[in-house]
Amino acid sequence: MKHIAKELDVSISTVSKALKNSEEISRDTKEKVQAFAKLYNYKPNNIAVSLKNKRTKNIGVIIPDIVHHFFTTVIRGIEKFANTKGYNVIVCLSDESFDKEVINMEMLANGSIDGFIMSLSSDTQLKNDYNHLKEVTEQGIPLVLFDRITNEVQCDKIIIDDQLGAYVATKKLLDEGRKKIALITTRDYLSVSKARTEGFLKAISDNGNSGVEKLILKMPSMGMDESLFVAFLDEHDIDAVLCVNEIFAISAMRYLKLKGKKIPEDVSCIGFTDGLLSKYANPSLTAIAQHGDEMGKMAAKMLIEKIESENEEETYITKILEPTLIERDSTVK
Amino acid sequence: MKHIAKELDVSISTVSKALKNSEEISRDTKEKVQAFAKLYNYKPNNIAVSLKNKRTKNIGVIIPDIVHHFFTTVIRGIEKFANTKGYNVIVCLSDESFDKEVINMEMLANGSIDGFIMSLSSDTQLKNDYNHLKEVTEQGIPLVLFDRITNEVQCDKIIIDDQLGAYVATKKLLDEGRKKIALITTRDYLSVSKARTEGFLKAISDNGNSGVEKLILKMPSMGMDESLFVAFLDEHDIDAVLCVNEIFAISAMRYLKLKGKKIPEDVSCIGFTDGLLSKYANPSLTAIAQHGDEMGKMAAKMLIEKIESENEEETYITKILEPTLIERDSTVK
DNA sequence: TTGTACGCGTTATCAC
DNA sequence: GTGATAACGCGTACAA
Repeated sequence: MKHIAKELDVSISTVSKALKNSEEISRDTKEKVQAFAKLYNYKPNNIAVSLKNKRTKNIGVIIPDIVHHFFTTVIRGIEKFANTKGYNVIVCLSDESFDKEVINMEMLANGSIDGFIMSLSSDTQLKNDYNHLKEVTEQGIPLVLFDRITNEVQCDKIIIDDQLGAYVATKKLLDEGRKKIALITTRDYLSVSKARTEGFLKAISDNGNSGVEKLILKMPSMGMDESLFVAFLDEHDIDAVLCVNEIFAISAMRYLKLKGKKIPEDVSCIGFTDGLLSKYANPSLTAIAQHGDEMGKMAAKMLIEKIESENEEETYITKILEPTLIERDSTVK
Repeated sequence: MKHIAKELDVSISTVSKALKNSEEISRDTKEKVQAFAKLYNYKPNNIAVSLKNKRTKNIGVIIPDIVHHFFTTVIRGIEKFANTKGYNVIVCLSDESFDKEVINMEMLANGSIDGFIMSLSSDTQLKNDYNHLKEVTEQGIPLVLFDRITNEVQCDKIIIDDQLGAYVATKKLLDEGRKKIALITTRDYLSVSKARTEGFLKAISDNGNSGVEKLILKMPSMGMDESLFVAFLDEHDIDAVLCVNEIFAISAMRYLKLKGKKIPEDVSCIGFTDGLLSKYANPSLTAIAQHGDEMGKMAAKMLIEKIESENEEETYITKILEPTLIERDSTVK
């Protein structure tokens, strides 16, 4: 701008106004300025604009892990919606670590972004320490939590109804007449695992006293521990299994097949997170879809509305999306 | 800073210096200022600092698709390395579209980032139009291209040796004594598909005139077109197949099994991109690992070195990583 | 040892 | 219709 002002022998502010098509500038000057701007391929400096308006048009997204189909679809949803509103997405990974989550938040909170969308790391949920989130909200930075959330922090939230998802899946297994149903989950500190376990238990108890046996295996983490798995499946002669993620489900199916079980004839399988693995498994896996795209889009929508709303009303909502059962070949039609 | 200067009745610059532990400030003042800074939880505003230093400490990453294991591992590699150097990662998705790629680049090029890491969209490679990249490099913004690259632009690049990968995989199939080997790929406008096809052909021709039949199916896109697939596999009675991605490989295995073929006894299968699908497929898929993590890390390293190097030497390098054949159960040991 | 003044690139306000 | 000035938050050369 400085350059083109000198070139045309006008003031910088005239240039600024001309570029914004201000009414107060003569058509003649405007045309000249705009021509030069095109010539020099002028683009306003985002940083300077941000400093002025105190708006960065950036959204900070912090997730535990990006090599994970669900989070990936959420990011895509966020990105898609944010872009239509002129926002960029800054992605940081906590890598399931509390410390990294804190560092990343502080890094971004110092003016780099207008708001946060995040899903808690397992480490954070285990520690149960949310001071970094509270600080951010107290600074007035809008925050939307998705999927792995906490009640300790006052902010907008969006989840799928994990309990309902597990309920629907378990009900499907019960309706098939299954009698020895296993749930393979993680320890309860993960909010989603807890809700899914509740849904599982509720479905069975709602089913009345029909002699259904319920077996629960709680894995220490989202990763696979083959030996625990094998021991559990060897000990119990199940006829159905619900897993809280795809990897567990695929692994269970593989080991069951190895033991000579037929799927879905002998054992019926359902997994959470309807990702690529479910679709391309053999047999393809009946799954609870978590609608990551939709969740990301909604989260971005909620956040941007908060960012752009003038009033400081402190009303927070928690949006609950309905999961969907996608029936494939690992259950009986 | 303004606030705490007023509070302590000193000037803003005194505060600034005290916070940076400048020698010229008395210990007394420094302690007072630093105490207040901690109290108010002061953090310098990134935007203002960026404007001053002309350094944002942000890296812009533009990829065609985030719901894709390979890109996801690359991002993880970039993020990991960038964070250790104090950089944030801004992720934008081109969604395989030329227009989105251009829009995103322009958006970020106006001061939001210090450099780009990107992989070309298929649309861009098809159009063969790289003016947006050239403009950016001419502006002096460092650029690192990975995986899907072009020779039209002068910049640092990093790829795996796709030709070698295909060569090694094909050789493995030849060593098993396979005689009717198929390659399932996409059309040649994707730089990687082209290189892989070359490697495939080279391996077979290097093998001498041993009566090996080579069949090539070129799919119109990365997505699945079931009918083309089925027609091809019905027409040719192959005994080995190399696919340029996991989805093709999994789908091929599924259909071959449906036709009563045994894998790997009757047909041997290898796929590119060693992702989750390969690991958890049934049988597990022998794959060419592309080392996305390593590629991301190297790309970030190259970019940050360019960003932080004072001299404007115009030397660009192309780094070529070696792919690795991961043997699993879809080939004969 | 501390404070003043200026600049980073932009825009809004107000004076001319 | 145009231009000067201040301000966003920070760093720093220079003056006091």
